[in-house]
Amino acid sequence: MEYNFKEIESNWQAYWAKNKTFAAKDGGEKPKYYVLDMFPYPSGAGLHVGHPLGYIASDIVSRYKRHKGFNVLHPMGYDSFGLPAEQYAIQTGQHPKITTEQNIARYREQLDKIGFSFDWDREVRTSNPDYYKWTQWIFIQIFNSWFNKNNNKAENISTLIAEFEANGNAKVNAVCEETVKSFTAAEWKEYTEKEQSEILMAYRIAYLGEAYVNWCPQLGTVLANDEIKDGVSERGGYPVERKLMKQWSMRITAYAQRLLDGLDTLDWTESLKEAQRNWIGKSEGTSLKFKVQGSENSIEVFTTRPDTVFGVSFVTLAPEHELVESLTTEDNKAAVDAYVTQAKNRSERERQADINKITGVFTGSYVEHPFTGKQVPIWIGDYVLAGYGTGAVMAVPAHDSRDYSFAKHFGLPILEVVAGGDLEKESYDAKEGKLINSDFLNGLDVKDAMKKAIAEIEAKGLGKGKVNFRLRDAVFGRQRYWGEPIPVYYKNDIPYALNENELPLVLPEVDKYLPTEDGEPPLARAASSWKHEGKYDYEHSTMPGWAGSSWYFLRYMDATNGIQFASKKLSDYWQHVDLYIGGSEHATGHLLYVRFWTKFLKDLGYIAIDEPAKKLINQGMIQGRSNFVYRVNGENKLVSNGLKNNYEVSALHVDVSIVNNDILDVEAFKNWREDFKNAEFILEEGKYICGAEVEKMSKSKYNVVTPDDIAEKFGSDTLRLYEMFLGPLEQSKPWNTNGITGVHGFLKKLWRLFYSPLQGGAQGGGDVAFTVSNDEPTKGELKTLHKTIKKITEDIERFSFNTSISNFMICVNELTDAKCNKKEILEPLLVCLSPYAPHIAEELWKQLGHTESISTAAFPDFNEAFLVDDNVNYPVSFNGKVKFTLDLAATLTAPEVEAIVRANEQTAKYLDGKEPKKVIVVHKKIVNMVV
RNA sequence: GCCCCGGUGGUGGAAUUGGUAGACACGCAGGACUUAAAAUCCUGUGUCUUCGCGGACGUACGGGUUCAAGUCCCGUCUGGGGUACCA
Repeated sequence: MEYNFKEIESNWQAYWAKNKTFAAKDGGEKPKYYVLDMFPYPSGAGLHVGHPLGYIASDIVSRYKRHKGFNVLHPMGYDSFGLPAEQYAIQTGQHPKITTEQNIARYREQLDKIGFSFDWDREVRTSNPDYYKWTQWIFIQIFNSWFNKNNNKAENISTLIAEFEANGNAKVNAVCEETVKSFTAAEWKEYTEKEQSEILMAYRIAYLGEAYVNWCPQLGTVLANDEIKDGVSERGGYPVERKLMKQWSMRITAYAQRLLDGLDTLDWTESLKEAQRNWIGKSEGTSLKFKVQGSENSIEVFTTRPDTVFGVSFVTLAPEHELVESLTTEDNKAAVDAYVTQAKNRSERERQADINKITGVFTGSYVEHPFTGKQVPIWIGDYVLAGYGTGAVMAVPAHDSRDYSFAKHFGLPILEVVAGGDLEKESYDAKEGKLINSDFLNGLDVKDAMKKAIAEIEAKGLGKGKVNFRLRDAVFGRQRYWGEPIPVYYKNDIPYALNENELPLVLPEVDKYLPTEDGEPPLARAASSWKHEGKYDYEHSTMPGWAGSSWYFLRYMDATNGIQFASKKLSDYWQHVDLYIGGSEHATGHLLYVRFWTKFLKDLGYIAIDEPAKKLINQGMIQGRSNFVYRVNGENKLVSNGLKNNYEVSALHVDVSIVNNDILDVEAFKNWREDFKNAEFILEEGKYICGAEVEKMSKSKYNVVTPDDIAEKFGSDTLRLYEMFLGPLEQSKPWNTNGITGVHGFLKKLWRLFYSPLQGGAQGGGDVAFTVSNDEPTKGELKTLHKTIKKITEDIERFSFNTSISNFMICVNELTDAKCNKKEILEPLLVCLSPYAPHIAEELWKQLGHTESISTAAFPDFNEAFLVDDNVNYPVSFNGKVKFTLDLAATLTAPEVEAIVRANEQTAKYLDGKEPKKVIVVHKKIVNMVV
């Protein structure tokens, strides 16, 4: 019987589905193990070969852990709210729900074909009301919470209100807006409901606040920082501008320190943890007030270098700084106004592009130096960001490169206060050296000077030691249709959260998926009946893409619970994710938000864990190989790659499916692009050769390769093995199918161990019966098996899947050479292989006479005894260069080995009569002679 | 600029703690079987040198530590990713 993968694979996939082979049990004797993949956004292009890479790896671990006796939770779902379906809806009018459902159906079909061991009874879809009901519920909990700095935890807002009623806010130590005024209990009680609501809003962790946001006019929505790349939107690549808007936001900054500290407890890659640390961006320093001359005002700055305070030669404000207007003198008004207007109109992108362009303007005003009393000019410069620190800096050009450029450009003084640099050439930013020209700091090291400066600043009441984070609060509202409605309504202009029993607030139908004429989000188009209690407007913004994905790992634990997001009993049982696999592009987005929500839910006692995933692996990206044709500019002429330098050309992506080995199928191309039907093709050697480049796989680059063709041609087991065999999981690599025959051949070879009458010496192929013998295995066969068991176990434990496949190949090669068809060897081998190639393993397992799925079998234990060699092959080297090897008994001691080597005749040859200076014998490893 | 991760045959990659560099696979060359093809099997395959035995060189480059370095240290070049006037 031939290896008929098609039949085998579809049979077993049907068997698993029917028998719910991989359903996780919510409890029991076995230890739990939770393996999670980052769930996909179901895009219209379907799964490409990059998607399964991580899923295959996690599936191998899941299946392996089941063999090892774990109760494995391995679920899958869809992050099904998002922009593409909505953009498609805008273009075609098709409801995003329909698009999404179609895409999910396609994904599911593709996933099923690969034979994953998901527990599909736990599937989640973030766009389903029975799921987003709980996303909304969590939002309400966050809305109803404040962050108490005393215990560093979120608490229900009721404890804050109780404190206000008892003592006002004097003793409250909370993360809140800096603008909050102080009030007494009596005053609190006098406030109107609206005033109270506004005060509470300044404390809520989910709050409606006015802030500069990233506005993307083309998408008609605001975006979070992590949704912007290089100053343009990540989706679509549209320009983004800064805009002051009232927006729902999340006070993730309250958790900055805990998010930072938690990283130390996680088994994530260092680069990922670094990315999060940088994103959180903790910097320690001090605030410091500079009194404005001739005014009651003072400018507060934040600095990490209080030691350089005597080197201040000017103060720079961000163009948006609130004091700009009042500080500007009559003489400078025109220049300042012009500068501020210009700075405001400059988009983020321009600001970044002109990063080296130094611009600024003098206000005409001065501050007094807090220690010397000298007058220091106040400048405005857009290198100072309004959103960071206080929006003002004390400029120390001698020891800060940005201040240095600014000072050089405008001819401002550069005062050296730390010895060691060459200020003619550049600023001296290093935190090393002795202080000079600095009064009471003179002679101190930078480190000591910092301490003393802070002490002095605090003593004089000028400021205090302070920690700043780069992390900004996360904007939570999106002016889009296809997202979770924010469960809030407005009554007399006051926002109220819905009651829990009113959830879900279902996404209403709209006539169009565009903003209204007056710029309101699409939800404003909902029927006039879509109002709370029939009269109050609901919030028209929806939640961002990251809302649903910030807690989905919890829903899998209790996916069908109708009364809670997940019962405490089950979240206590499943705890955190033991292995999380996904792309590194989520380093500063999803992975930060999911940690944030996890910590929040823990604070309120809904779950017991502080971190969602202990171990995380980033699978590398599988890149596509794009092909290009070259069009001669201004002509309907396409020139082959080798001749393109003779023309002025522009490159156009061409669908890789009509290109073979970089040779274009010209007829297919003409059909593919109607506009080139009559184009002239300039060929080389009768062929049109395309250019090629490795790029990210994407629909727009026409370089997407789906797993379907591979599965069709070679089977899913081959696809699974091949994706793993390509290289280390974490490494990015371009897709190619060059080696696929190798792994396919391996499976066929394995098959032949069971189906070939090896002893008979018949030709391969043909109709061969299943022949497995019950003979005693030889020592060599046992060694092969146990060596493989050992290596595979080690490989899986360290997620080195490519090497385990090599090890399987070695094993099957050795068994083939030994003509081994013994059950005692092949049976355990199948169990080892089944996580990797489950279909063929199940089939052969059944042929061996088993009636239950191989997934119920225990992983074989390896026996060290079979691995022990009688002999050790000692390489003998001279000055580190191996010259020959000696097979010696393993029982020999190091001195005995040395004696034998010294006496060896080959040794004599290499020593050439000389006495070795030194002989090193590493027991059971190597012998080295120094001559 | 700063941070992180890499650089090994024609190709993908292996070498887990410093101990025989190139496992496994692809590709290529030659051969067997076949009318032929597919499939399968066998042999060879880092570079240079030699008829051959063998010898020399070899893990981006230059140094160093060590009996021994792909692996550790210093410097340089280079590719990829992240991030950026963050005071």
